[in-house]
Amino acid sequence: MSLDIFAGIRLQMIAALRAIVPDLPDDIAARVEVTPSREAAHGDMATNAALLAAKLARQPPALLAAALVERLVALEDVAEASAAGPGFVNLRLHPDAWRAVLPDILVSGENFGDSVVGGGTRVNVEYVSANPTGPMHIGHCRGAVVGDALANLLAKAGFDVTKEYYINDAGAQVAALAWAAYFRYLQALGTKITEEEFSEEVPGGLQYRGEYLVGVGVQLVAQFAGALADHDTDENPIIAAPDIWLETVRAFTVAAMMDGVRADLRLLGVELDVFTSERAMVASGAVDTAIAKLDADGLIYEGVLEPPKGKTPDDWEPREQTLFRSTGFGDDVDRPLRKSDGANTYFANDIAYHADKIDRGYTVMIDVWGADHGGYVKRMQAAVKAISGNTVTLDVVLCQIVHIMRGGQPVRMSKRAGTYVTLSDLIEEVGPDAVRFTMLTRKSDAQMEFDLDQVRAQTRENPVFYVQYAHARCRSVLRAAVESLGAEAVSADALARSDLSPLAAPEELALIRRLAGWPRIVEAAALAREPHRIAFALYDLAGDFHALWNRGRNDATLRFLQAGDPGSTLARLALVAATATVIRSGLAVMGVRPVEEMR
RNA sequence: GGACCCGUAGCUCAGCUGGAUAGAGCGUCGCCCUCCGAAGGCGAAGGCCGAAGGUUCGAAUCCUUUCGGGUCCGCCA
Repeated sequence: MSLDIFAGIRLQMIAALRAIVPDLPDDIAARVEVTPSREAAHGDMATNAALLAAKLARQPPALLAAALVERLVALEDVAEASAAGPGFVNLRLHPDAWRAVLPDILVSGENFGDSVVGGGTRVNVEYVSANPTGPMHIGHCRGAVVGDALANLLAKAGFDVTKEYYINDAGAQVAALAWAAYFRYLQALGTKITEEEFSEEVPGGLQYRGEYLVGVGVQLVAQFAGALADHDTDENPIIAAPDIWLETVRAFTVAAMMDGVRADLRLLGVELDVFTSERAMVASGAVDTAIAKLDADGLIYEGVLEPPKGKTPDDWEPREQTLFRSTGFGDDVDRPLRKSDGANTYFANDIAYHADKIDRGYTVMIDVWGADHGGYVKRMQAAVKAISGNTVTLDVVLCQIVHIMRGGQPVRMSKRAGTYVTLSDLIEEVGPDAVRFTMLTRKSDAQMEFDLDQVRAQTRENPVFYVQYAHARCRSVLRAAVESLGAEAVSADALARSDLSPLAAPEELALIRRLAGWPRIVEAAALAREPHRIAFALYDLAGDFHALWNRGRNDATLRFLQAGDPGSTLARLALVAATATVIRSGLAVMGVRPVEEMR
């Protein structure tokens, strides 16, 4: 737990307020904020305390603010306090109070900004969960990065986080996959059956015609030889009865696809803790158990749904189904749990899956989904409320579509035209760090353009470059310092003990204030489940650092290394080292590796 | 027809869960490198926060209505 200077001042602020308004209720105290000032003219930080308490104290806010000011100026860290506007109190701290942040950063290292707001709450973050029916593509990428960064962020904020992947290996999709792989198997055996002839034998027709299953067919032959096929009179391999091969091929192919998914995730630097198989869960009877539990609570009934208004499917027929009373928990209509053939719907399985996560002890669940699942949020939240008796919350983070741009033109996602961009293609082109950083430069629920040209640009408009460049500059200065002063003198511990009073330039203090705000940002981003804020915070931090660096270009006395002035030099090195530390701390959350130098 | 997301500078986007005069990058315009830290730097212009109501000390932020764009809507996952 590192020092959060804003939180510290806030506590003193509340104490001062209580001294003035003794019967201040806790819920009002909880709303007191101490926030960094946007305008330098307003000091370092401001509070809304007087505005909040004014009504209760039966005093005009401005008067209350004036009373607060009197008490606040007495505080050790406060250099100046003033009432302003409708009842704000602005504070300016002693530079020493700000400078004290630097040793804390240097001693804490990348752990600076760690928080305890999570309180060890067990959180399950489920993300990626791509169907194991082919290689990962751009659509999966954003969810993977957002989920992974969110999980890291929550861990940093003091939650006990599990990263989980739900393998959808139970439905019709994987059966279709098995048929497609089986065709490649027959081809590997040398069958004369054409794709079209084969497709006519497949229930629903042949899907997944991509070449990526060719290798699976070969592997099937290597393992099973001709045992999964029949042969006609010409010894030509033909389709055998599905009960001979379907289950075997399905399991084999899903395993192969998951190997591919894991490889892609490894390329992206995503490592999940738990992989849960839908099929295994269904086999365990968990779905029946979950439905029985809802039934016991009177939440299941047989009924007929109205057709959707304005968009009635052609083949609509009123049909009695097994329904879950999700409208009792905030959903718009009740939702079916069984298909007409008696099998469970995907939703039924998903209820059981979330019930399983609840049983495993998670009190907060976060699902990261694609925007196309937006219509699914309410029913799942309803189900979680129902089955947990309102004790567990489900937050859903939706990731909107990513449009890939090249040369100012959208790259069309078409398998047929060969412009289908797989995840591994993308990583090969721009590297995992740029992919991860860029995916976090937008709010996840806003659409995003991923500009391949910009991501590789070595300019300020590319945040990846701009932040990495700031870190590299820091490291470059520190390397030079080691050469002239020796590694011992430039170690984090030594810098933490140095006299920091030479840090007095406005740009230097601005940078320190920026660094001091890092713990607040981590907490707020974690509570809002918005990892993109980390990317923006690092961009702002890098901007402040580059500004300071640029001052040194015009004014040599502001350069970090001052020959003949070891006092200033060490103080500035402490600032540089602290900056690099916070950048690394943020990049670690994003899963991006810091670079030591730009090449 | 309904649900959810988005709408902020010419463009791409932030806006710290309701705070003060709404920010950044790109683009535009004007300055600044013979060298010592320029894969750039400084400054300016640019806004009815889609629109209209409401809630209150205070709204880009919350509520209602409305207009645009996106996603989705029983037996896909």
